[in-house]
Amino acid sequence: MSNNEMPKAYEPGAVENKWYPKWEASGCFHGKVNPDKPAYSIVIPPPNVTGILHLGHVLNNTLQDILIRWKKMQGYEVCWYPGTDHAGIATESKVEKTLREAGKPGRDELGREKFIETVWNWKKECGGTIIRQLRKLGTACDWERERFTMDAGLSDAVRKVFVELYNKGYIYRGQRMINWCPVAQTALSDEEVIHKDVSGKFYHYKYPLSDGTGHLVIATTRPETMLGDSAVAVHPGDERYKSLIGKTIDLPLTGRKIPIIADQHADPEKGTGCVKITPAHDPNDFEVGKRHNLEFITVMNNDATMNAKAGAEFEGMDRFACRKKVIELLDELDLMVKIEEITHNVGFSERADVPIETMISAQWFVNMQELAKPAIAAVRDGKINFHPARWSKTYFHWMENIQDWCISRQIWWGHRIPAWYNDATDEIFVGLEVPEGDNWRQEEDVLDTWFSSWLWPFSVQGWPEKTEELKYFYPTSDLVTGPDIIFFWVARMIMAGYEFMDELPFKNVYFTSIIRDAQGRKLSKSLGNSPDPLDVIDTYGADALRFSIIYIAPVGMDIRYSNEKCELGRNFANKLWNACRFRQMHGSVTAGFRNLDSIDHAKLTADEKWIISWMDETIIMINKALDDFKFHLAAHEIYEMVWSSFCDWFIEASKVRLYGDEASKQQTLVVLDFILFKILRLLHPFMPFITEELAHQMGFLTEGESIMNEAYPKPLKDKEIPSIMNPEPNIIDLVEAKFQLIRAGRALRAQYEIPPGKKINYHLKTVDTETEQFMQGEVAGIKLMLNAAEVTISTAEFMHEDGPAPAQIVNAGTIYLPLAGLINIDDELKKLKKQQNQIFGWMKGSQAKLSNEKFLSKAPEKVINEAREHLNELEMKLKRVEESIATLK
RNA sequence: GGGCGUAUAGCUCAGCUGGCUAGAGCGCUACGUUGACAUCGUAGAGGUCACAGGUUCAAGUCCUGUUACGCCCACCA
Repeated sequence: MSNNEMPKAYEPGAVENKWYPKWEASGCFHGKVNPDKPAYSIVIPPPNVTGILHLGHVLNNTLQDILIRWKKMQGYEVCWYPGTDHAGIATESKVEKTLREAGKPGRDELGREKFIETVWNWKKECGGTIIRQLRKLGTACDWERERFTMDAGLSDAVRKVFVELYNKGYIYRGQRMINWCPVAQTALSDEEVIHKDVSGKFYHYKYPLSDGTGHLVIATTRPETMLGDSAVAVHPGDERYKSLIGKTIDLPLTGRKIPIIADQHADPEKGTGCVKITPAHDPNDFEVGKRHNLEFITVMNNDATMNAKAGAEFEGMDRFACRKKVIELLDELDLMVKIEEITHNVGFSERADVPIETMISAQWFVNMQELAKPAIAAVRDGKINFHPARWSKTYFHWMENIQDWCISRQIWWGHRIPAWYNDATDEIFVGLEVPEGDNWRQEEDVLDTWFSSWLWPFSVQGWPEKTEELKYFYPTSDLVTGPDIIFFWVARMIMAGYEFMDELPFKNVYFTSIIRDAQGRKLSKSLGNSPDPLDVIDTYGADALRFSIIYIAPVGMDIRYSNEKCELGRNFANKLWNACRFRQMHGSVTAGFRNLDSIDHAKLTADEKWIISWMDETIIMINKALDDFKFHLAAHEIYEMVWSSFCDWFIEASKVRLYGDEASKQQTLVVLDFILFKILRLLHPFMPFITEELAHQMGFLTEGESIMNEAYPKPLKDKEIPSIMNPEPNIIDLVEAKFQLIRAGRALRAQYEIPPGKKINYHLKTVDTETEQFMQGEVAGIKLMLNAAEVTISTAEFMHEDGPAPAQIVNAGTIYLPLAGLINIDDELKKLKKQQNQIFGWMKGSQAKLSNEKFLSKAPEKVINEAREHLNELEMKLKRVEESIATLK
C-alpha cells in the first residue's frame, strides 16, 4: 500500500517503540473468559520485585511469549498472568542497604511498622523495574492482571492456606535443628542452603580423662564448637574404648566434665573413633543428644558471635576468630596433636553466601508427606509432563525423600504468620482473624517467600474466591521456568494445586537452559559478565535478541552466550526486511495474498509449486516443533526456509518473471505475497515487532489490525493440494535438479576463475528427454542465475568445436563450460578421476550391502529398494563420468 | 557416596524412534558492489562423531566399561 520507500536496513528502535504501546492499548494482550474458544494460560515465574532484567529472564520470557502468541494465533483464548514476588529476604536486605547507603535510619531504628512502610514505598518507587523492562522485550503479558505476591487477595490466600494446613495438622511449631543464616539472621529452609566444597583444616586434639589415666584424641573441623560439647561418643562395639564408656573427660577451656558415651554415630573407621558431641550446633549431635539426654548448650548468638555460655574469654568473638583463639589455647595447653588440610563440604546461605549455622530454634514447619503423594502420582502418570523428561527423575528423588519445610523467617517483609500466643494461658491460636480477648500477641515471624509463590497459579486468578477466571483458565497450560527452582517452586506448586484446587496447576513444564558466558561461566554481576539486555536491545533490536537466543539455545544444556551472537538475529531480521523491500519495489499488494485465489492454480510454475510445497513442509515442521517444545528447531527451520529456500532460490528465480511479461509478473507477485504473509505469521511469535511492521508495510494488514490476531499458518488441506500442486509428481525433484545444476555451473565458473560479471555460455546435456524438456522451459531463469549469455540444452552428446570442455556431472545431466582454449585437461582429468574413485567407493559399499544375504533378508523392504535405486543412480553416474573421461582423452 | 548431563568442523551447537556420501551458524580462504540486502552474494577449505569393547544386515545414534568436564542431591566428625 505504502509508496514510501523502505529504508535499506531494518531499524528496530522506532518500530518497537511504536508497536508495543499500540498492542497494549488495543487490549490484544488481555485474556477474557470466552466460552467460544479453548483456553490457554501461562503464569509468569514471578521475578523478584527487586529484580532487573537479565538474560535468563530474556530466554524464559521469550519462550513464554512464543507460546502465548502462537496459541493465540491458533485460535485459543490466551492469558499470560504477569507479576512479581515480594522476595522477603532479598528485598529486606536490599532496602536496608539502600537506607544505610543514604545515611538514613535502618531497620532496627525504624522498628517493624515504619520499616515495612518504608519497603512498601521503596517498592512503589523502585520496585518492578523488571516489569517495565519486559515490555521492551515485547512480551504479550496481560498487564491488566498483573499481581504481586503481597497484594491483598494473594495475602488472603496465604493466610487461608496456613490456617487450613494448621487445622489439618500439617503445619506445626517445634524446637528443631534448623539452618540459620547469621547475616540475614533468620532460619532458612534446606533448599536455601548451598553446599560447597571448601578447603579447611581437620584439627586433632586431646581431651584428658578426668581420672588422670590418659586422654582421648578427637578430630573436628570446627574447634570453636567444643565450647558447647556435652559428651564424647565412641562406638559401642569399639574394643579400644569399651573400658572408657561411662567415664568422663575434663573438657579443656571450659572447666566442665563431660561423659564418654557409647553411640552408633561414632564411626570406628573415622579419625580416632572418638567424636565430640555438640548437640546444639550439629544435626547429628543433636540426635545423639536427644538419645542420651545430654545438655544442649548453645554457645553462639544469632549473628554467629560467641555468647556467655562459651565462656567469658570468648564472649562476643566472631565464630572464626574464636576458632583461631581456641586452637591457640589448646596449643598452649599442649593438647594439639595435628592439623590436617582437607576439603570438606560446607553449607552456605544462598543469599548472603556465608557458612550457615545449624542451631536449635523454635520454628514453624510443614509436614509435606501427604501433600507429596498426589503430586508424585501426577508426574508419574503423565498428567503433568516435564520437558526434557529427565527432570522428572530429579523431581521424584526429592519428592520421595521430602523433608518438613521450615516456613518461618525472622524478618519483617512478608506475610506475617497468622498465629497468636497467649502468654497468660500458653495457648496458641491460629486463624484468619485476630483472636478475641486480651493477652494475645501475634507471632513476629513472617512466612518463607515460597509459601506465597507456591499458590501463584491459582492465587493470581482470584482464589480463594471462586472466580470465572479460575473456572476458565485453571489449570494453566504450560509453565516455563529454570530447573534450579524445581524444588523451591515447581514441586511445591504441584502439591498446592492438588491440595487446594484438587487439580494439577499446569500440564507441561518446560525447563529452560541456563545461560553462561562465552567461557562457560555463570553470569553474575560480580564477574561483570552479565550483559544488560536493554543495551543488547538498543544495539541489535528486541527481535534480534529473542531470535538469536532461541536459535543458539541447545536442547537440554547450558547456553554459551555472547552479544556478538545477536548478529545472527539482527542479520536475519534485515534479510527478511529486504526480502519485503524487494517485493515492495515491484508494486503494491496483490489480491491473492491470503489464499492464491486470484490466480489460476493450473498456471503455477514449477518454482512456484516448489516454494509453496516447501512452505507447507515448513509449516508442518514448525507447528510440530512447537508442540514438542523444540523452540530451537522451529527457529532453525524458519531461518532456513526464509534465507535459503525463499531468498536465495525463489526470489532469485522469480526475477526472470518479474522482469518478464505482465501476466507472469502478476502471478509471481501473488505467490510472493502468499509466501511472505505466511512467513510473517509463522515468524511472528519469535519476532513480534518486525513481523507486525512488515505485515503493515506490505499492505497485508491495515490500520487497526494486528498480525497477532491473524491465524497461524496451517498446512494446505489435502483437498487444496491437487489444485495447487497439480500435476507432475516429480516437479519438486526437477526444480531441485535445476538448482543443483545452477550450483554446478557457478562452480565451474569459479574453478576457471571467470569473473562473476562476465557473461558466458553453458551447455547442458540432459539425462533424458523429460529433463531436457523441463530445463528448456526453465532456460531463461537458468541463464539469469548463471549470468550466462547462452545456455544450450539437449540430450545429444556434446563436443565443443575446439575440443573437450570442462564439465560437472549433476543429476540432470552434464553441464559444460565451453570456452575455447580454456580447458586444463590435466585438471579436468584429475577432477573426473577423483569423482570416479569416489563413485567406485560408494558402489563397492553399496554392492557389498546388496549382495549380503543377511541384509536382504533382514532389512526392511523400503531400505532395500532405496539401496537398489541408489546403486542404479551410482552406475549411471559412473557411466557419465567415464564418458567424460573418454572425451577428454 | 548416590544421581543426572555433556563429549560431533577452529568456535558454538543440530543430528527425532539405528538406514544413502554426518549438517547449520560464526570464523577462515578466494572472487564479487548484477537494480532487496556488504547486517550481502557466489564458490571453497575444514570432521578417524572422546576412547575401548559389544549388539546388529547396518552404530554418530543402542548396550557395557574407561577418561574428561559440568550440574544436582547426601548429616558425616
